[in-house]
Amino acid sequence: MREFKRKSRVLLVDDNADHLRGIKELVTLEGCYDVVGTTTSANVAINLIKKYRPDIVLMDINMPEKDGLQAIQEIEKLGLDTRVIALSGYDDADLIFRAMKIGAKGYVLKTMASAQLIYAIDEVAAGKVYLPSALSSRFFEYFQRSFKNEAVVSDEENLLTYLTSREEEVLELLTQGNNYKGIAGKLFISETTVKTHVNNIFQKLQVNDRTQAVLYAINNGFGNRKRSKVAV
Amino acid sequence: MREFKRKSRVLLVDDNADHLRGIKELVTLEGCYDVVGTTTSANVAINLIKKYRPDIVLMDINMPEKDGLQAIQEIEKLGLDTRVIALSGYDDADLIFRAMKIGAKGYVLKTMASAQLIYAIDEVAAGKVYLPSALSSRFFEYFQRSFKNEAVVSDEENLLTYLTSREEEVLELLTQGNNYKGIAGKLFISETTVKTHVNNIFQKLQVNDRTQAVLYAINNGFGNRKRSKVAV
DNA sequence: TTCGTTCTAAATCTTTAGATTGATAAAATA
DNA sequence: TATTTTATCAATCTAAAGATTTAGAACGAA
Repeated sequence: MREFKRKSRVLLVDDNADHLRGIKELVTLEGCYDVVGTTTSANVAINLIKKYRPDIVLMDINMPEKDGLQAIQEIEKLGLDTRVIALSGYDDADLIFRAMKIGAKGYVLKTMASAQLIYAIDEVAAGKVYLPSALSSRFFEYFQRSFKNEAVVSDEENLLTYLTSREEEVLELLTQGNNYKGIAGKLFISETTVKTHVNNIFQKLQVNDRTQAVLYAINNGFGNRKRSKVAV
Repeated sequence: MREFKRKSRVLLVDDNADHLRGIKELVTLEGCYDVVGTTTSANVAINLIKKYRPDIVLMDINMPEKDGLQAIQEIEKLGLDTRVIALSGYDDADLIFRAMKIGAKGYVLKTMASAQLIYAIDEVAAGKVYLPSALSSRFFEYFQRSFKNEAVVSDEENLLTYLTSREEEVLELLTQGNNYKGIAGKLFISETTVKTHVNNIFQKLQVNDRTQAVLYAINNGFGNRKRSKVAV
């Protein structure tokens, strides 16, 4: 499949010049890539990217001077079609998670076989996001751990379950920043009725004012359950 | 490697009885699994899990009566060592994301080759989290998209950047549900000073009351930036 | 020194929020 | 049928929130 496509244009970034040469040799030998540049500096890399618009950037993220993750973030902000693969010496779950979060399209360890790197480039060049199976597993462990606290909260202890549907409507509007008058207008009921509902909500959620009610709602999976938390 | 380990005990759940038989045959023929039970009902499945404590559960998540995702969530809440693999007919990114979020250790399409399913069981039984490469790619696209809005928000448009450090302290206490008196006590300043700060915060955030201020803070990356949003 | 910012504070005032009590009617449930 | 829950509304009252103005002290920058 690969031989039918135009050559992917690749930029290599690694603060270790020796390693940089090694990668260049490896990628060049493969034959189906144009290495448009190599650099040991993240800052230079960003300028090169603006100039040459490579398809793929292999970015070492364990660099002393400038953080590779930060560089990736800046590249993503440019809004180009350039896709970045993070190169790292560590399979640390937190590093992997952060890299993928900020938009890296792949994450490959330096210790992995060169065939693995080439495969990653191919996959990412084809528009996919690629994580080797071993790293993918680490990522998901981290990912699931970050949701576990939330799951505990959403137990039967959730006071929101005691609210009537009307009270939920009122709380929904409260969490949008409405005052009594606003809620009354939107629900076509009187302001005093709204006050009654709000007071009942306070009782059920065991809070003293609307701010606390809104905070409780947000922290306990209110808001169409469309919003969740991930520790980052 | 597989032949050195004890047989993994597997429970199969699928509302389609025919498909259930097919999977059972497939898994049984493999020889290194004990199928401890099969059922077409998610509710029955949960009871079976409590009784037999299987190592692996293959759970169809596209069932009419009870939602498979909900079943997985309930299983996770049991806190057992049972690891659930989601079986689905759809490679919908949202479905994959939700399944992994609630704790599924794998996600396999029914249309995939049987070898793929066996491989997934092996990986998950070995303690890993496994997503086939194609689904992993979809997951990450969804995952990264969910973080993109956040990145846009955290630009220079964030009104929070205009707050002084003292105002940030006050806002922080506001987002914890404190009233004027509480904030005054905690910052060792008078209540009127707090009011001044709060009023200045309102001006800068362009809101009218504390609830709106708190909502703005939460939705724009306040709170040590330890909390992020993922659309689920 | 002068200027701007920030933090502090008070006084005054209006508006909103919240507590409490009591009441009616429909709807669900026992 | 009797009872409970829910939704609606009113009146009253206190407490809290918020708007506005004014101003002193500290600090750093021009």
